[in-house]
Amino acid sequence: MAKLDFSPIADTTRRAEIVALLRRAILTGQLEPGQKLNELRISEQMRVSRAPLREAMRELVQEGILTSIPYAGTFVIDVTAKDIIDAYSLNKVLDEFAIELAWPLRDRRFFDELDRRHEAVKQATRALDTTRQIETALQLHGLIYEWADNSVLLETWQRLTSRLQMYFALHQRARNEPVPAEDVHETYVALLKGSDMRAAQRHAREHIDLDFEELLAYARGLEKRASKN
Amino acid sequence: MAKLDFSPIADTTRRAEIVALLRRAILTGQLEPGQKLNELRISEQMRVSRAPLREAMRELVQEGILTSIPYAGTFVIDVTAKDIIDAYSLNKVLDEFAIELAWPLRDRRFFDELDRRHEAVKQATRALDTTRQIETALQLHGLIYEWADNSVLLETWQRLTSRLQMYFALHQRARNEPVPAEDVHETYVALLKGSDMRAAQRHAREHIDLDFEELLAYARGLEKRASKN
DNA sequence: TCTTGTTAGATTGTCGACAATCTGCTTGTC
DNA sequence: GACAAGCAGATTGTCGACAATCTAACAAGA
Repeated sequence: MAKLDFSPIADTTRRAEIVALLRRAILTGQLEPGQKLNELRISEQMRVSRAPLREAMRELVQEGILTSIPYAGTFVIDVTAKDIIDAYSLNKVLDEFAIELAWPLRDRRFFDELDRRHEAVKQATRALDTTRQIETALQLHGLIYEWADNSVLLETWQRLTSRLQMYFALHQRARNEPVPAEDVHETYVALLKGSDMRAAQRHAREHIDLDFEELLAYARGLEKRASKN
Repeated sequence: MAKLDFSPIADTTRRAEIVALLRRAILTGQLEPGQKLNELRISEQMRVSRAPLREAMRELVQEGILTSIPYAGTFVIDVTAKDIIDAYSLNKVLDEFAIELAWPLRDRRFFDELDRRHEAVKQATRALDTTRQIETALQLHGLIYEWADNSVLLETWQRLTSRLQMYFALHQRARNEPVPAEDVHETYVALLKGSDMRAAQRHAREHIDLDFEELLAYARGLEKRASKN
């Protein structure tokens, strides 16, 4: 018999689909920070009852991108400069740890996947698809976490990555200028293929710091805006 | 007018209470790993409809202590030796980071709170209340996270701490012997009050490693058991 | 004018019933 | 006896309606 590994079939609950839809809307910035989610309106738009919608919203609250106040409503989280600083400083620490764990586990498949994801970023960049560019860049970055073979670490990274994606999307959306065309990931990929772990860890930090400055400036601007209902 | 700062009033939704009840049942080991949660039975026992119960379960799934399979059921997570290793190795990294962040922020209130929580552990130990001992020890440990002033880090720790509490509870429950009476936290507290940050970080690691060995042995035993429905 | 009480409307929280799906048993066929 | 089809019971997923709560506007009184 031919060796075939089937991927698990799709979650066929409404709830799961709603989660995916809402998450996407939030992470791409279609739903703005602080915005209230009206259950009735959303459930009507999605042609779904409120029960699965509410369960989906519960998940996203725990995921950290929604926040809920009993009897008042559920809102997209607000983004402050401090949130971004916090997320990034933690990200640095986790990155260092992930590289350390993944380093001895790198193999052929790792390098192939690294190239594949790198290629995806470049393609999105060429296509000027900023949303997809952010998505693919984070997926490239997440490979070391998937390879680190530490389920709790991976879970933590996935939570963190949600926020990072949201921050980047907001940032991109704010500045209405084309995306930088050069490839900022070239060095990162090269270092992960190399033999100097310390160098890779160091670069991961600095590489992150690059976009961080821009993002932070944007966040400081946000700070001024009043919260909307 | 006298200066009074009121604490926020309690969440009065059934959902929040259910979450608290279920979480407690899981973290104290009343609900065993792998056990299935029957919605109808639980909702009848709690005198509550399934809607808020299901929403509560969604939260705990995202919190990482329940796992859900569509149309099959929701189960308490299984505990494997690897899970415990993963959680602990990440905990070490986070501890080091938290101490680094909290270190310059230590003040009078920090030291007072440190003593208070330390006292709570000692009291629970004297009372031979193992559940409370675990709880208070983790709260003592969590102080550096609360003081680190990094919301994402704190959130991450709280997620991690859920699992740790569960692991410890299972461990305690398995070995039916009295709790060690000596105070293993004395040195930790002293170092956090001192002036050598590196020493504090080092001890945090080793202190953790202490119970870790026991816990791990227990987990390896668990590994053999088949999953129950 | 400021504060307090009231009320109507909108929104969230909860409930009981129904639909979709799974599991294990039974039955029939070879 | 082995195996597939189909049925019955139990359980999860979803729905529509009702109850509890909040918000904002308005009225009454000091």
